[in-house]
Amino acid sequence: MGRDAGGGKGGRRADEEGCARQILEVVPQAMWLLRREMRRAAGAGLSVPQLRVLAFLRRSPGASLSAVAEFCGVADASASAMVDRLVRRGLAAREPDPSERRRVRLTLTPGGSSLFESARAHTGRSLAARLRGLGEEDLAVLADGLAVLAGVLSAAPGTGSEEP
Amino acid sequence: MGRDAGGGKGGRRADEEGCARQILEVVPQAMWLLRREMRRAAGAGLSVPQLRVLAFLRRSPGASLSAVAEFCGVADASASAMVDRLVRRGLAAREPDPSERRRVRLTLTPGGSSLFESARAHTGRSLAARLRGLGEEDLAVLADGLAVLAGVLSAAPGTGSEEP
DNA sequence: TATTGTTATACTCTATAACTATA
DNA sequence: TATAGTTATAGAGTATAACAATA
Repeated sequence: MGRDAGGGKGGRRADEEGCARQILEVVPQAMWLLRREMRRAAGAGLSVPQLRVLAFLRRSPGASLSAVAEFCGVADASASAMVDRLVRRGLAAREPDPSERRRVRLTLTPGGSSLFESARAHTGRSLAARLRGLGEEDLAVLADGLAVLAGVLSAAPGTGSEEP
Repeated sequence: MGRDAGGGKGGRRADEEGCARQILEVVPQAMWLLRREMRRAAGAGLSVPQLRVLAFLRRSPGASLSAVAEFCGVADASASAMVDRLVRRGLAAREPDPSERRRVRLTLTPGGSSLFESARAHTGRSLAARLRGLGEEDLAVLADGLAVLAGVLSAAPGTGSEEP
């Protein structure tokens, strides 16, 4: 019974325009919360993009720079700069790939790995604390909504206004 | 087929931890989409924070700098810099409040107003286009989920780990 | 003195363009 | 030549700290 199209919770039928407006309003706000929590996280001093890079490297050790760039959706040069900061901080390691010497193999250092774990745990905990006020019901609604959003994001990059 | 719309709504019971993880994963991705769309928006060349400031000033003409800072969740100095860029671009106007000369009254210029309109329209349209693939059902799920998220964001700033 | 804003400084994120070193 | 990364440069966002002007 959560919300169910046309009945509860939402009340009015949702339209694309309205959803778009909601996204435009809610997402930046959520982002700011994340950023703030991350900054506070156990003195980690990690930015959201940095956390994402670390997460990616943990999941894909030995990834190339362009893989990072693609995952992050940024230009190679931007990714290079981000990785460089992580390397300088001793959180990531960068070494040439022996079989393809143009490539670099990126990995987390032990320090990077543990910082990532604790930063994510902290952020997760403080988000979870905020969510604690929600009932079982609303929590499910939120989870389902986020799942739909995730689906939209990974779907065809430009079903809409694409000018090639 | 985002998630399973059939039957259990979410299937598994949602827990705070899981939702937190979802937020941490989905929100930055959504943010990057917004940013990209905004950058493309009709040559507007507006950033997401800039759009938010413009939106705020349209809704609250004559607002003070600290009001902008609070709305954006940034330090006064940061807001001052943002506003300054908008003023230099001729999108916003800044004049001292006659009755309280420490304060500034911020407003949109006609140019800022119309740029805001068109940028938001463009971004809204391209988001809506992406959403077009969703069924009535998923759209409602998304809308409700976003509404819950918005509630969480505006709720008690720190039900969790708050160190004043 | 307390409040409102600005300046100064420093970092991160990001883009584009030009360059290096492979292949 | 084409590909993988880096460097150079520029501008936005953000924070903190120091300052100015007004109350």
